[in-house]
Amino acid sequence: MAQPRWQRRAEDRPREICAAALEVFAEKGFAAARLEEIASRAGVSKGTLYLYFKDKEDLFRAVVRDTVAPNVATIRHTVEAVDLPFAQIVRALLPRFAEIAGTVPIGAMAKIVIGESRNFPELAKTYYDLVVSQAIALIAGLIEKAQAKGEVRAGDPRLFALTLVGPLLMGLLWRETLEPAGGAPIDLHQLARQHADAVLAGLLV
Amino acid sequence: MAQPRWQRRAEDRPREICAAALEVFAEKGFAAARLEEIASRAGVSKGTLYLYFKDKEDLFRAVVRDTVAPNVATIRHTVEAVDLPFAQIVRALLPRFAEIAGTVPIGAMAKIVIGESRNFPELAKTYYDLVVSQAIALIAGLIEKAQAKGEVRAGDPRLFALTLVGPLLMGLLWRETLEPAGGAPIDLHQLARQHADAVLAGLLV
Amino acid sequence: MAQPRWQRRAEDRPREICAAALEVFAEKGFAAARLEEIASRAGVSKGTLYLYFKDKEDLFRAVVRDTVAPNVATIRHTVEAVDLPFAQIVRALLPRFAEIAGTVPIGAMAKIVIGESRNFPELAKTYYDLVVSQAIALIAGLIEKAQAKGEVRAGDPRLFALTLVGPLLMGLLWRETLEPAGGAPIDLHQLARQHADAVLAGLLV
Amino acid sequence: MAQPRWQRRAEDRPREICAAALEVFAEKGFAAARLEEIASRAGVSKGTLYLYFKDKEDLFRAVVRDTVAPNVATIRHTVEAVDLPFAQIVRALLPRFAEIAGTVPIGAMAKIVIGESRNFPELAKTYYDLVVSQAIALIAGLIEKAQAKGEVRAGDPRLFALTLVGPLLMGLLWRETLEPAGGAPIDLHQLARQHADAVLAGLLV
DNA sequence: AATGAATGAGGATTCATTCAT
DNA sequence: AATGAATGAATCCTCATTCAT
Repeated sequence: MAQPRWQRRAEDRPREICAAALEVFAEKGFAAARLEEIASRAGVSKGTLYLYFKDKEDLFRAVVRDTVAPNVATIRHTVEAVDLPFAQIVRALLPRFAEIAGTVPIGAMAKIVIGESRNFPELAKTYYDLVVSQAIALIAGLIEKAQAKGEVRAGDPRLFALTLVGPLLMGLLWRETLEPAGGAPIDLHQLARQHADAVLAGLLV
Repeated sequence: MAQPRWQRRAEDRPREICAAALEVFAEKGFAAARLEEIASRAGVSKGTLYLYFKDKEDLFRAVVRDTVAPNVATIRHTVEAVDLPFAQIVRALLPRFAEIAGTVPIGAMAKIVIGESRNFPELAKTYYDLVVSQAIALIAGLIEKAQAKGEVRAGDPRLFALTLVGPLLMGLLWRETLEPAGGAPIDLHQLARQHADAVLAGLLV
Repeated sequence: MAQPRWQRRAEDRPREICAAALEVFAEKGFAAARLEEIASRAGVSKGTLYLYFKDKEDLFRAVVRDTVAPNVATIRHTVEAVDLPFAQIVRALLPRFAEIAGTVPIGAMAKIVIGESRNFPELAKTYYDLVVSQAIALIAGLIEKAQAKGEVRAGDPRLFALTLVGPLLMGLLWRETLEPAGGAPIDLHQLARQHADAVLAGLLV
Repeated sequence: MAQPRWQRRAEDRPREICAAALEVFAEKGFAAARLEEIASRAGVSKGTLYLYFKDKEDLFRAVVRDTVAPNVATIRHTVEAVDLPFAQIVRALLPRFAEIAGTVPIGAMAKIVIGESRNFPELAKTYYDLVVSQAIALIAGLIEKAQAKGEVRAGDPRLFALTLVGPLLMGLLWRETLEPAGGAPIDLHQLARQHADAVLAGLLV
């Protein structure tokens, strides 16, 4: 009659735990996140976490791998599938990024990695390898190709990549960090459009 | 006679402790920074910290106020002193920022604020009020003036401010976060120059 | 058809589990022995242990009863079967003990009982009742009989029992405890022979 | 007016903590000893232990070093100071050992080392180096000298050392382990005397 | 009969904070 | 004013035990 006290759901547990962990890590950072809270949000006990993850750091790694890394692949496919003029790609890419950032806690993860990189260098390394280096390579490659075609001005493609996406990333961090602290909200989509226009054609009239 | 075991140095103590705290906070983040280490770097004992600061958070606030905030004023004075065409200001401003970031741990502080904003909302608020809002207002004001003079294209000045400084800030965070994790080093000065040129005249040829 | 995933082996299970438990207890002691390891060495799952034993202590008790106690009976039969001069019995008994100790983990068990006696007084009691008191009674009885026949000098038979077997037991504990810690190996058989000769005839020339 | 909540007594703390630790280790063994109990018996808080000892194992090492090792030196001095016939030395040495064992928890320490040697090999090594190897060398040396003088029969001196002290050590372990479990008490002094007589002159009439 | 996922109490360790000196 | 010994709450992790399957 009564509900069983718990159920066996080995299939779903890791996913659920990762989801809960992402939430808590995003809210608290790595060091301040308490495993007890992760467990309770995942609807399991503390001990259960250790059935699926060696320790806290291992859990964090899993979150990075399963939550953020896949989105880079998504964008990469979007980009590589088409062969359009550079300007068109950029005008599609930046809003697409704003959109993804709306659904996936990419900003929260970035915040964590930034905040904890010194204390847990391996985390930053994992994140760099799985996410950042991929993303930068993707964008720099795009720019290089456009330079070869004579579309884009000369210059270091990696630095141009920052010119392209830096403002959006800062907007993301703004949203995560400063809005809760009283900063005026930022419309990421508007930022994406306005920045794309400006950076392609120049700020000057 | 023998030296007294310690001396009254109530005047200098806070500054020295703040300097040590900045170092440690910058290296470890807020939560992982140990007061014992701060005390030892400041050449005092743990107990002494509590003579000058109510608690860890209070110490952090003091660091933000005394170390980072003044640099915004520095830039503001630099900018407001001159009345040059927008392009020239930008070409001077961005490298100047890169320069300041080389000597003052502005990146490290940003990292901390980003990393700990949720756990210590007051810190983010302090930082926003004393640093970010000032900086953004400065740059947005600059842009607005230039728009009024017809130098800069139409658009939300606050978003353009991100277009201008976002890449530099990201470069800063890159240096702080990803270089130690194996990311290729970034030359902030080169980034400042290249970005200034590109964003003023446009990426497209 | 396919093999069933597991088979009814209620007959053999307890023995197999005890054997595995003896191994692990002998290696780790009682507190540090993990039921998971016992289960895995016995080729069953953790839960299965609880089908046969109430808890860890109960399992330990079973190990003592089934593994060590029988060996006392073995020796008793050996001894009671014969009616030889005391010296001959001793010269046969001590090497026999050394031999048994080579095949049965009597030293390991002693180590455990010694190490855990305070935490699990019942274990020590069980061990005392089933093993030690029997063994001591056997030897003391032997001595008493020999004293009655005028073969052995006057004195408390129980203390003489220690004189007889104490060195061998210490040799056993040495082998279990100090050899792994770098102590020079001890040849139990040689010890048995040399001790028998010396203790019967006296150390002095 | 009111008692201060605690006092600064850095000089005495380590000694007091070691004494408390010895008690608890002797009662519970290493693994089962709770630091909280050690702290409370020493009249300090858990945290204080860590001011003086790196961790639990370090505390144990200190106990061995400070409590047991010095007693070997004591006996050694007693023995080396005299040049008496072997029989006289033995008749003095064994009761002396029984006496020391009455005041110093040498038996309890032996029990711990025996019980935890596998899980903490370093402890057994420390104990072997500081205590056992010293003691054995002392006794074996004594025997060797007596053999050279023609007082003692031929044979491996190290094994004879066990013949000499093994029964006493077993008596000690008996007292620690089996008496609390219901074993009949053993009079160590009587054992020392009776064993000395028997082993020197032989059990046989 | 057997499994192994899930539990949760228990213990070692850390460190911000207090306070006797 | 300064110290640093002492505190104890907080948290990660382990593992004997339970119980849904």
